[in-house]
Parts: sequence; C-alpha cells; structure tokens
Amino acid sequence: MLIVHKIAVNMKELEKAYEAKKYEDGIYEKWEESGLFNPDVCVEKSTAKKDAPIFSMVLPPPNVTGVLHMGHAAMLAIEDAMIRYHRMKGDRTLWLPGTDHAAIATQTKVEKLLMEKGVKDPRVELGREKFLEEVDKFAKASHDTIINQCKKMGSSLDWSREAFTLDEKRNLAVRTVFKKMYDDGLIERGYRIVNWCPRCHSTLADDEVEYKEQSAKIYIFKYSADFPFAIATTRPETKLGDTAVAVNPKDKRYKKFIGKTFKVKSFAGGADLNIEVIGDEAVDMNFGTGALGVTPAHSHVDYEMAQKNNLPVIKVIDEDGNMAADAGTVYAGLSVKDARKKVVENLRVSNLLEKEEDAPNNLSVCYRCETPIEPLPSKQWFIKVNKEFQMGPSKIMGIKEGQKTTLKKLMQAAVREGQIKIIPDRFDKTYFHWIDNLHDWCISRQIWYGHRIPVWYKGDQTYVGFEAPKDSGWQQDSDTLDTWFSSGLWTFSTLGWPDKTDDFNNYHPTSVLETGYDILPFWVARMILMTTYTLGDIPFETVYLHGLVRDEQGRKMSKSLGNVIDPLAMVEKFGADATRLSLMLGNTPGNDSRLSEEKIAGFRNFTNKLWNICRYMMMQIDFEKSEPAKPVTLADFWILERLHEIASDTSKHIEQFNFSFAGEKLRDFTWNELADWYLEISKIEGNKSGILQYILETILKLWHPFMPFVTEAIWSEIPGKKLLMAEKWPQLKKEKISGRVKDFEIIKNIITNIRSLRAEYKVEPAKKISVSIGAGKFAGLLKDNVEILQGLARIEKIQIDKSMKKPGNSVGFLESGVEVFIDLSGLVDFAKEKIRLQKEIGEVEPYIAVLKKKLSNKEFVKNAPKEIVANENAKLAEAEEMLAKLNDQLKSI
RNA sequence: GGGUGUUUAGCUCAGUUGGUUAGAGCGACUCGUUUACACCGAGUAGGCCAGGGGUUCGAAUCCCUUAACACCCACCA
Repeated sequence: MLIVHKIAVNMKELEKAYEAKKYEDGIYEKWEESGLFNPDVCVEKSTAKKDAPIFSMVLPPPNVTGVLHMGHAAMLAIEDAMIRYHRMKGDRTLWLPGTDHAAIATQTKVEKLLMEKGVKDPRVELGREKFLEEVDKFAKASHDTIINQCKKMGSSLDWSREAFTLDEKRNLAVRTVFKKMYDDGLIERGYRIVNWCPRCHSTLADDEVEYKEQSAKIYIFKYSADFPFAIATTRPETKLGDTAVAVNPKDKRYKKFIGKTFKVKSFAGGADLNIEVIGDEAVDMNFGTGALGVTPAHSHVDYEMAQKNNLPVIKVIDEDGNMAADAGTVYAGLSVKDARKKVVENLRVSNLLEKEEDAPNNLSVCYRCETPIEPLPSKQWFIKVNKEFQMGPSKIMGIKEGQKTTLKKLMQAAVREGQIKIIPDRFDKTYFHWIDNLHDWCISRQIWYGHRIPVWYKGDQTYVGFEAPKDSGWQQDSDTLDTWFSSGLWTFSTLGWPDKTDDFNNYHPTSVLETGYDILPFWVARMILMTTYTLGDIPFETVYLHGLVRDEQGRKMSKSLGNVIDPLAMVEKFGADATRLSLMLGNTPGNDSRLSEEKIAGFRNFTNKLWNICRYMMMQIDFEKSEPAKPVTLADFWILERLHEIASDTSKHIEQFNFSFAGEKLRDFTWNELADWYLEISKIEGNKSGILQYILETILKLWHPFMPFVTEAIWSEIPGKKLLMAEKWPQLKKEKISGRVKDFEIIKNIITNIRSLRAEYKVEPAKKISVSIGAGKFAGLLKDNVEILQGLARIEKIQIDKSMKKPGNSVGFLESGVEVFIDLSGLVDFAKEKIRLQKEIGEVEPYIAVLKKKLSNKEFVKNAPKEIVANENAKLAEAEEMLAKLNDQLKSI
C-alpha cells in the first residue's frame, strides 16, 4: 500500500480550527480597499467587461429606528450571495445600499426616548426645529450602527453610492414626482374621513392600521322615548354625531319609516340630533336589531353611506381624541372613554338602554404605537388611484403612450403581463387582492420628520412646485409626506433620477428586488405604482420574497417575548459565515423558517470542516509544480465528474433562487463525497497535487457566495492568489468524463457493506480481516481498486475472482451482483447469521412481489414510458439474482 | 366573512414536470485518538407522507373533502 506523506515546504500551516473572529474584519477591509464592490472599479480593473450583462439590485433600506434583526440578516445573506455570484460571473454588478428615514416610526421612537429622559411633551417643549435636530441625531447614530452591521455580515454593497430616503437628492425626486402627479390631477387635497392616530397626531394609510381582537360591549338603545325602534352600537359616544339610521329596504319591520326624519332633543343630555331613516342593501337584517345608526364623521362605512344619501357630516371627536363642541356642551372636552361612560349612564337613567351584550370586536390601532385609531374627517392630500390620466411614454405592456389609464390599472398590468415576476408566484394573488381593495392613498402626515409637502398657500391660493414663489406671504404646508412616498421611488431615486445619469441608464430597471413577503403591499406595490407612473417602466424584473425568521418554537421574535436572537452576537460567537448559512439553508422561498443557536452552531461546525478539508488539501499540494488536473484512477474520474455536476447545479439553483437547495447540495458534496471518500482515498493513492489543487480552487469559488469570509481566508493562503471575490466563477457543464461514476458507486457500496458487517459482528476497528470476492464482470474493476478496498475496509488478505465459493466461517453480502465473503473465523455466530440472512430475504421477497405484480399488469406495460418499464425489469432481475444468492448463502450455513 | 400557507423520522425541514424499497441535518444508540478536522470518523435504529374519498397502469406529489395550526385581507352596527 502506498502512503504519501507530503507537506509543502513553502506553506505555513493553517491553524487547526477556524476562528472567524480573527479573520473577518480584516477580510472585509481588504475587500473595501480593492474597490471591487463598485462595478465601475470592476470595469476599470477588467474583472468585468464594459459590455457585460448588468445585474443590479437595491438594498431594501433598513429603517433608521435602531438595530438590524435576523430578518435583515437573512436579507443581507441572500442578496449578498446573489451579488457575489453575479460579480464572479463577470456581470456588471451593482448592489446599492441605503437607509430609510421611516417618518412616523423614527419620530415615535425619538419621542419615546425623550420622554424617558424626562421631557414630558417633546414636540411642545422643543418646537419643530429643535425636535428635528434630536431626530437627526438619533437617525445618524442608528444609521452608523446599521452600516456597521451590514459590514459584519459581509455584505458587498457599493458604499460609494449610498443613499438616504430623506437626503437632498431624494428630496428632489420626491418634489419632482409630487408635482408631476399634481399636474396630472392624481394628487388632490380634500376633506375626507381619514385614519387618525390621536397619539401620533397624524393620519395613517389604510394599511398602517392594524386590528386587535378584543371583547367589547354592544349597547342596544333608543335615541329617545318616542323613537320607533332601537339600534345597536359598540361606541355610544359617537352616536352624538349620528345623522341617519340605515335599515334594509326589504326589512318589513322598518320599511315604512324609510324617508322619515326624527328629531331627537338633547341625545343623552348632549347635542340635538336629526335622524333620517335611509334604506341600504348592505344592512344585515339579522344582525343586532337590524337597524344601524349612521355616524358619517367617525366610520368609513357610514361616511360612504352619507355620501350616497347626501347626509350631513357632524364631527364630534377632535384630533386629540376628545369630544368636540358639536357633541354638546356637556360632552365637549371629555375624553372618548369618559364620554362613553356618560352616554351609557344617561341612556340608562332615561330608560333608553334596552340591553348590553358582550361580543368580540376588532379594535383598530396604530401600527406604530398601538393607540386606538379615530376615523375622522380632515383636510388632507390624497393620491387618487382610480382617476384616469393620460399615460406618458410607456414600456408597460398593454398600456400605450397617450392612452387613458389609472394608477391601479398600471399596477395590475405590470404584473399580469409578466413583465414583473413575483417568486413564489402565489404572492401574485396577494398583490392583486391588495390592489382590488386599494382606496385613495392619504399621503399627508402631521408629523415633522419627513419630506415637507411641496405646496405653498397664500390666502386661498395654492402653489405646487419646487420652491416657494418669489413674492412674499406664501406659507408652506406644514405637513410631511408618508414615508412610503419616498421609498416608492427608491429604485430610481437612488440612481440619480431626475438627472439623466449614466447610473440610471445602466442599472434601471433593476434585475431583482429581494425582500420579505410582509412588505409586499407596503413597499413593493408602491414602488410599482410610483415607477410605472413616473417612468413608464418597471422598477425591477423579478421580486423574490423570503419568509420571516422565527424563533425555535415558530413564534415571532420580539423584545417582549425575550426570544430575540441578535445577529451581531451570533456573528461574534459563530462567525458571519455560519450565521449566513443558518439563514439561507434549510428553508424554501416565501416560507417562514425557525432559527436557533444550535442551528447556527451546526453551520459553524461545517465552516470548520471546510477549513480543515482545505487545510489538508493544501498540505498535499505542491504549489511550485502546478501540475494539471489529470484524472488517473477511478476515484479521480468520479470526483471530477461529480465536481463538475455540482458546479453546474449550483449555478442553476442560484439563478432559480433556490439558495437553500444550492447550499445543501454543495454541503453534501463537500462533506460526504469529497471529505469522506475522495480525501480518504487520496491518502491511499497519493500523488494528486494537480487534481487536489483544482478541486480546492473550484470548491472555494463555489462556496464563496455563501460563506465569503472563510473561503477568502483560505484563498489568501494559496501562493500567488489575489482576491477570491474577484475570481472567475467556475462555469462548468455537467459532463460524463468517463461514465465511471457507477463503477465507483459499486466500490463505495462494497466498502460500506463490509464496514457495516464489521460493526454488526463487533470486529474491532483495528483488527484486519480476510475477504474473498466473487465479482463476476466486475472482477477487473475490483482488482484495479484493491488498495482502496483494503485501506478503507481494513482488509488484510483479499482474494478476487469471477466467482467464489463461500468459505466456511464466513458471512457474505451482495452488491450489484458482486458476492463478498468476510472470513470471521471464531467470530461467526451462525444462528445470528441465519437471522440476518432471513431478514434480508424478508426484505427482498416482497420487493420482488411488488415488481412482478407491476410488470404483469398489462396496463402498466402498455401505458408507462418505455424507460420506466425497462428500469423496472432491470430492478426485478437484480432483485431476483440477489434473492437466489441469499438463499444459497442461507443453505450453506 | 374571503383568501393563502403548513401538516412527511423524536426535533427542524427537503422531496423540482406523478414512476426511489420516501431523503438530509440535528438528536438518540453502538463503536472509535488510523499521517486535515472530536466543531471529527465508522456504523445502527426510527416514517400508514394529518384523516377520508377520487383520478391514474402508477399518488407524499393531481382533484374533492374533513380537521388542526399559522398568517393575510375585509370588517357588521
């Protein structure tokens, strides 16, 4: 047996275990210094050709509200893998970073922090300017933390192009789009019912309202003693603003009252009411009393009814969440809560309250501060999604230049026509459903942190433009824009638009948008709206949606549950590569995944395994000679063929967004084939410098997008190499180098079977055994690889022939028609061996029966494809041969 | 009320257009310091693919249905 023990003299030996902490920061610095995160530099340094395909992506900008969580880490890992893959492929690859000012979220957070510091009412005490200074300070600190975290994860973002949703350039884009929309009549100011958060003191968009289930009281009451029937409500205090009662026109009980008006004197001691009875199909006759009190000012549904029926709108709740003057002097100024108690009490005293019932109810709350929302009428700016306008230059399929269309239709067309592809495609439904339910979008916010609305007023004049008009007396609107207005422009505002920049021409539309499915409506849909309208083009070609990262038990991670796993802590403990793998492998697109420290630790183990695999290979490689990777032995052919196959599959899976699959297959190959078999064989066969070097380099390249740090660390130890991140991706094709993979599998299986029998018979690992093999047509193959058999199965004496009689005192098995007998003199327990053989026969017999039944079925033979039938026949022949030999063995005992 | 997803080994999940004797990782168990790695190696056990119908020569995979869990949307007073 040949044993080669060679350590290249020019190599400093790698440490035994890979310690991520020692390498990561230094490697990131080297990457940054190279400038290669920037595609322009790649072209300059010719790692990418000028006319190479473009691959561009924007980083979904994290909110500057604090620190990154595991969801961000997953996003960074997946996007970086895509980016590194494309960069290595030689594409002109841009990944553009930035952060989001997240208007309400950030302002709320800073208010909270200031209040914790003892400032009772930050906005009142500090005033607009001072308050905004505080927010900016916080945002800056938060931004720096976030950038640092992105770097820790290894994200190869082009920092030279970093953007912020609230910086000057983005502000110009915002003003430009606002004006265009206003001029097209798509932005309009109006007095309408809006979602109002009394704590934030601002409007909210429909999708910024969340619902919390709670148990509520339903009160059934009459407006007055002489009112003909009762109605039900969960909010008695709003009834002070009722202007109608709606009933179903088919309802026999109430039909006769439709059209009549009832005067109510001082309802519950408050305002006088004028209640008109109206008919509306939407009223459910079987719910409550079948009659519905209509409060146009404080319910979206009632507001619509009021519009239809020309009812007056009386506002009885104000912006602070207190009762307004129109509620009556007794109520004015009371909080909603107190007013409710008082109305109920007054109704009870005057005997108008008929019943109180408990019922489940959905309370609408602010998504940021969980304060209950008050729907109330207010003068605000809206984007009209159903209003027709004339389309400008258009690349949107199905919508031509000059054609009349609406924003909704644009959003639908871009996805329906397949111009934008959403992965997984089931989210198409969510997208279209969201658009179907979309109402006009209220974009003005009464908060200070954000893009100021580019509108100026003077008396009753309104001016919309880029700057205040020259003449004096103009006052800018004090409101700011919904944060999604600016993030909706993100794919092109970051590329310099509205200036006609090279970046815009080169990188827009972007190739892929990768983000969590939870912000599909919030952000993705709005980007499609803004981009199709503004540019007449799509913002991105593919939307890839990842799932949420949950805790071990499948719960959302949250501070209050105390189940948050901090990405930075995991990077510190297990390394960025392990953290990345734990977020990319073992899940499927669009589905939530569970994360635990044990999972990350498992991938840390793999990181170390790869390190050691490479460490061992490097000890065997003579880098000075640089031999060609020429396969000589069966194992060589096998590993090269498998390597090429895995390389080609990895490319394929990455391009099809199957990152998990790609990584898992690559891991299985690296660990179970390369390390467990080929490297062990190389210890026996020796002299593989050329092949090992080829495998080493290829495997490091293939792993680099997934685990950039450890691969780069190893790469830097290979003499004469520069940066791995700039190396060419191995674009290998699946090819049959010799068709000998199957032959190798036979050897492998024989070894596994011998090992298994050894374990079963408790033959000590150190003890060598004698084996005789009846190999049939494979005799030559086995003889060629006898050293491998001996080495890996620990065989002392081996006899190979075409056929072999079962020696006494031996146990045997079959593999692909090859009979292997192990001499176990003194060790064989014949009773046990009998049982073992019978058990195997017991497995093969029913298998044969199934195959026979299948093949005797004429329908199967007739209908199934030829290959399948042939395949089943082959299986049957093999199984029958096996059965015969097993029976022989059994008889010979 | 409408919609989507999930249900496969003790746990976490794969299973690509229907054709395997249904796979992996972790965990469990038995061995083991053999010239990279104990963050390791060799081996073993463990599954009526949620239940019920159907389509098909053939179903974990397609259709219908029931159930449990999760999420999204709408919101009825």
